[in-house]
Amino acid sequence: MTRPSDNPPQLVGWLKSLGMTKYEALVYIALLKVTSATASEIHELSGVPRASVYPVLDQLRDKDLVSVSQSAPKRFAAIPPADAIDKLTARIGKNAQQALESLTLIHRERIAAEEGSGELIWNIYGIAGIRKRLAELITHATTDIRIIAHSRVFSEEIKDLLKQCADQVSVEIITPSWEGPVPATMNLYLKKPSVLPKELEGCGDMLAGGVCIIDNKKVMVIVGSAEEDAVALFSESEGFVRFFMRYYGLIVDWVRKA
Amino acid sequence: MTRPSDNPPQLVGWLKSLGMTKYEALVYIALLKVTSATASEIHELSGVPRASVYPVLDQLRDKDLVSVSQSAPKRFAAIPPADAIDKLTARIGKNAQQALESLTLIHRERIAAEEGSGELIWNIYGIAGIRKRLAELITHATTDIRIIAHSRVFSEEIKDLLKQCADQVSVEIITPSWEGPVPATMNLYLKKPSVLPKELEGCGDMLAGGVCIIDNKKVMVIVGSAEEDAVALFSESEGFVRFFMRYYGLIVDWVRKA
DNA sequence: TAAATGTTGTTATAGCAACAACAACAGGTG
DNA sequence: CACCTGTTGTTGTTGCTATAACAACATTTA
Repeated sequence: MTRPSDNPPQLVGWLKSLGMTKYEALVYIALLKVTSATASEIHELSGVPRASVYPVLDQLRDKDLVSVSQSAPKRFAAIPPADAIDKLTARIGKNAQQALESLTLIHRERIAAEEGSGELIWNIYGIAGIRKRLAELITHATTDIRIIAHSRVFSEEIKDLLKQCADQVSVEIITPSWEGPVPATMNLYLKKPSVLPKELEGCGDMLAGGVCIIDNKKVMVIVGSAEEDAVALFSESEGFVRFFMRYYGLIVDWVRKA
Repeated sequence: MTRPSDNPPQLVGWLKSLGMTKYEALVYIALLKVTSATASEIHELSGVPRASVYPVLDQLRDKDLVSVSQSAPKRFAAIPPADAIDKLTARIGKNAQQALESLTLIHRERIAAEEGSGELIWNIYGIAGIRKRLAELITHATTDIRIIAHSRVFSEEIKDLLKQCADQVSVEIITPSWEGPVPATMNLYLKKPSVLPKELEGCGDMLAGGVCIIDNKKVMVIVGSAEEDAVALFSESEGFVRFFMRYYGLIVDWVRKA
């Protein structure tokens, strides 16, 4: 009739992350394939050991995911998937909300007792994390954004964000190449790193990664160039920011002259 | 400084249902209490064994819930709770959506191959489950709702639902007592079960539970009267429905005469 | 009727994987 | 050396997974 193995292999995993056990998932899936079934039928349909079917059905009934008939032998039926997922996510969502309340309470308590922002330098691993953080930075920028970076850094999402905020904040970008439209309000300089002059030697390698300065307050430096092991540093530390603003100044001066 | 035990005892449980382990939760909570911390500080702050702190921090970093400083020794900081909960729920929500798609696919395949609705009688255990199912039934009613039931069954939620749909569908209710306002469009009969006439003897006990008929198609019978072990039967089976519509008719005839 | 057979639902228990907790050790620093 | 960091490996515990065995009951067969 219905082959038990023609469902996505990850499906059980998905359901597990929603709070079900492997057996609960298998039994529920099996019950969806029929109008109703006895424990033994469920055992055959799901592959779950017959003896394990009973406690699992109890658990599913506790979660209101199956209903039980009055007949003997008992017959079981699954509630529609939409309802089931709703019930599961509702429970998790409730937990999430309560957790959020408690956590923000703890967090606020600390934030209140805090004077200046940290003097630390943070790591961001991987190009994905870098892009994500960069997106956050761009979103929260208030006065100006200045970026020197390899084109690889500019994902579609980041280009979109830059376009959106180019009206409100000053945007200046130096990169080897740029695909797609460029807003008029955005200052874009295209420069190959290979044509850097002698006096800036050593800085060239860095163009493979990049520097991003936000509001003259926050700096993100991309130091790993290869796609696989890209690493970025981020800091709001005064000295750190001052150094890279100086570095940025060097580059941008030369770019403007050329 | 901050006592580690002044957070809700269920908080760890909530976070666990969001896919974190106990240690991950403890470490994250601890990190919220400070700007940043070394592994040893986290160990003291969270109570997690020092050696376990390192792998746990790795996991948290994989989930983008903490950032790592470049300094030696490394320092760790938590991302804001709102962001963290967002990330966790987003991942689960994605799984939920994918699971839903797969499950509905399986379900539809079965529904399509199915002729009539089931001829089975289903159990609902406990007053809470009964009320929930009753609420669903009322919500999906299209033409009429008829209920004989003890007042205990009518929770505030159910009264609200009845009020809301009293305009679109015919609503008729027989119950010993009713608190709160009664919509004009709703037919409400107040009858004590004790004054039932001789010819309906034996039906009296049932008033302690109740009968609910929806659209002349679905019937729910509440057979256990006590709060603790209330049990309801539900069926769309033709014979079952016919029997209880007849039973309902007996009662309602007598009620109208009185 | 009595014995044999099969099914349902329950209980006990062994196996297993992930997590939790601890001990030990190399490297670095004052 | 004494101390701290970061890593590794071992052990204990827990909860899910899996199998076996059993009592209760109905059905079949001699």
